[in-house]
Amino acid sequence: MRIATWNVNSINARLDTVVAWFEAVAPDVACLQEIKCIDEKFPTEAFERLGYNVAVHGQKSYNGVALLSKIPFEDVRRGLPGDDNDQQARYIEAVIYGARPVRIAGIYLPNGNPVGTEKYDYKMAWMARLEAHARDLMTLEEPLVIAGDYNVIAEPADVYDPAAWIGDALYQPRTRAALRALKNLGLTDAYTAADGAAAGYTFWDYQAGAWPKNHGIRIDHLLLSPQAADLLGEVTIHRDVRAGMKPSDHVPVVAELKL
DNA sequence: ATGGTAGACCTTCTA
Repeated sequence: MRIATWNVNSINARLDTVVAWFEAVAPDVACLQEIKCIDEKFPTEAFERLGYNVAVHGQKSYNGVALLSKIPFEDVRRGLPGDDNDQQARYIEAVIYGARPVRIAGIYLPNGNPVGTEKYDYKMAWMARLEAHARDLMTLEEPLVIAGDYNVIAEPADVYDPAAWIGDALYQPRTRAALRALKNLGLTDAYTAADGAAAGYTFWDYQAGAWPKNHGIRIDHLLLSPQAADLLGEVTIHRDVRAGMKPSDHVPVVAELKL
């Protein structure tokens, strides 16, 4: 089973590009972030034609996540638990019922810039809620994948110039510590755990020639429970997508679970 | 040089 995560930066602005990629790569499951539309505006039929079941947690203009799967799923959860007043659509979860059930969560973790504002406070609170929810899910002792745009640079190797990002919400010591706390529940970064994985980025800003200069960062992650990590196969960053027509600023990451 | 681009959308916010 191949599981993809991709921040598409507007599903409707990107539909031709995204559909072409799905036709070529045909992942079994995909988590999409920043769809930037309400549920009713999501192009569900375009993916159903390709054989996907579709669940959407949308929002007008900003954020929004979707879960696509060729294998039927149940128990869909929309929204991250822990704050009934949170209006931002950044979390979707379901259980994929294939050869063996796999729980997949798709996340769009808040950016948090600028540091020192309520936006950074929201990011830290969201990460604390994610850790609390992940702690609950880990007690199930089942294959679990938390995939998405984490908006966190975990290590210096994940950024072209660490010094340039030290004050950024994606690379703050507190931000990195919160990601470490999440991983310390027993979650494994699929990319760094996979055999033969080389250093790679998943995001290049549209501005300042970041792509031609390869000024990238790795912020799109798939974290695996021990039961999922035991099944891990190849992990591929689809870097070439960034060079295509009307690209998202993020590229897809695909991880294989040998079910 | 505090720039640059992209997307949604009421003209500014978010990233």
